[in-house]
Amino acid sequence: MKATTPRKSGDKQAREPLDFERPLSTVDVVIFAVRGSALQVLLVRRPSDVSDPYPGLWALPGGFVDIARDRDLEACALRKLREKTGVDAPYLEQLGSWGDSARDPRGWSATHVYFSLVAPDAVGLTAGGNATDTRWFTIEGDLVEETLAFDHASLLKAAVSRLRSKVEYTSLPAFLLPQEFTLTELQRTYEAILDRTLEKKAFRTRLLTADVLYPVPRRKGGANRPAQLYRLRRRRQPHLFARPFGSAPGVS
Amino acid sequence: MKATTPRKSGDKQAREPLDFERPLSTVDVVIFAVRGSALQVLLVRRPSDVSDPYPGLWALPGGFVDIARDRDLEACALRKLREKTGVDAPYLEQLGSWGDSARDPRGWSATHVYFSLVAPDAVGLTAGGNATDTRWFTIEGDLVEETLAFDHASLLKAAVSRLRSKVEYTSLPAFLLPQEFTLTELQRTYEAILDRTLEKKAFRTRLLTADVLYPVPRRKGGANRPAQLYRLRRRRQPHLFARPFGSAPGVS
DNA sequence: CTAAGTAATTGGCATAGTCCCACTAACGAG
DNA sequence: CTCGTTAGTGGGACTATGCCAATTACTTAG
Repeated sequence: MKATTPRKSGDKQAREPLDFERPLSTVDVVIFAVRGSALQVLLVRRPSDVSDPYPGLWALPGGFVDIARDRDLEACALRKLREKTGVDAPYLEQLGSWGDSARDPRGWSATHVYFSLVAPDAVGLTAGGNATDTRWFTIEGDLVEETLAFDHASLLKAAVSRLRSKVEYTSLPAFLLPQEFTLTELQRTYEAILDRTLEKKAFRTRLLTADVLYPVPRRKGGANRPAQLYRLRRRRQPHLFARPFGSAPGVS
Repeated sequence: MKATTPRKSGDKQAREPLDFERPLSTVDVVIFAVRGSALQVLLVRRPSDVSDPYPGLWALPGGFVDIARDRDLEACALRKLREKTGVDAPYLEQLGSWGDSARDPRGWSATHVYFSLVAPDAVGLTAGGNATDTRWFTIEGDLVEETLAFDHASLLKAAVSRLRSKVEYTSLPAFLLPQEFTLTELQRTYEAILDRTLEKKAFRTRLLTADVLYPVPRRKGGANRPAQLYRLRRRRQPHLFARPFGSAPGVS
């Protein structure tokens, strides 16, 4: 069953490094989107083959590092992201790594976890995965309704926590929207992630004085006053605000 | 030379997971201390044996994950920390992981990087490493004067950057001091890490209203007015301030 | 054509933490 | 006692925010 050759020596001093039995190395990706004012995460169903661990359960998209194909860990994460969503250049950030002897029944394993933000209109759930084994789940609290495979519930929890804390002082939510959006749409996105309301005036002045957006000539019409459309100035990395939302001097 | 059995199949659909050749898995630890108003990092010299990569160069303390001894990644990091410094319960936090095909000449490798803050009085450079192959180096900018092995210069750079950014809005520097310290000593520690001065008044009111410290009866005497000594209230995890230092409304 | 309805956007004021700077307090040395 | 030094406090100016209300720009019902 073992793919590695277990010939670790017990000699502590003159141990040859390559004698160590190697842990399994995987990459998992937590893919977030906001759809209909709800924060959602993309999950895939594990094969029902009983020879696989956690057959039929939902899990984060991921898999083994393929040292022949993946130049580095991030490339591996991007590959898995593209395989599932077809998205090419999303926001992608490393969350951390988790490794221990018990998380995978196949042996000591370490997973490198990334999290990604995608705009809902950019995602086409791809060919390979038919609709029944790849699905969006709404985040409730910091979990989803389903029981997840492996330790993915805690990975998800960590990802939600990191997302929420970064949203407090960055422009991250803009990566969850299409290229052009209104300030109100952006605010609703913040609110969907943070699960609380923000002050309209403070939100607007903050975003507009930070010089992260620029207005486009068109406006978004509807049954009422049309809203100014904006675009992100640099759509690669988020802007860091000097202080988090809702931490005014006037607030104890 | 290979410890793993390279029998990866080229078949993309029915690939057996355990057929993947496994990357090397290591853990590295960036150990920080402030000594004499300078931020320093602990490095070890690699063996001069030419069969090892980067012989004789300085590197971050670290090594292969030992799946027989290490319950999880953090335990592995703690083990390496204890082996080098004798410190038992320091501040330890994961920084992230780096993995690619080129960073280690022995093959595709991934390292899990932790960073740790230790109080200088708690450290005794231990037995195993004699003074010539374990040493503190002063951080200059975000590097040290020496050329480091592997990609450790960029790992160090990332660690310094993370430390600096967290110091802006947490009580982390308190973990670099002995149990009892004065507010001025704490402020000097902040300043040593950030490499800039902070406002005395703002610093004091911030720390004291945050309820992270408590005064101890003794005071620290000297040739001038004695200073109040304080201790950390919870010495396990740092306090998060509502906003970073130096981001007053009165500052554009 | 007008009034009502709705969402976008702006105005105005009190608040409270920071910055800046100066002042007072406590101690040893000479 | 005076001087030098460090600890610690006082007070005013500044400004992003919270809060609330007013104004603007539309569509649609009547």
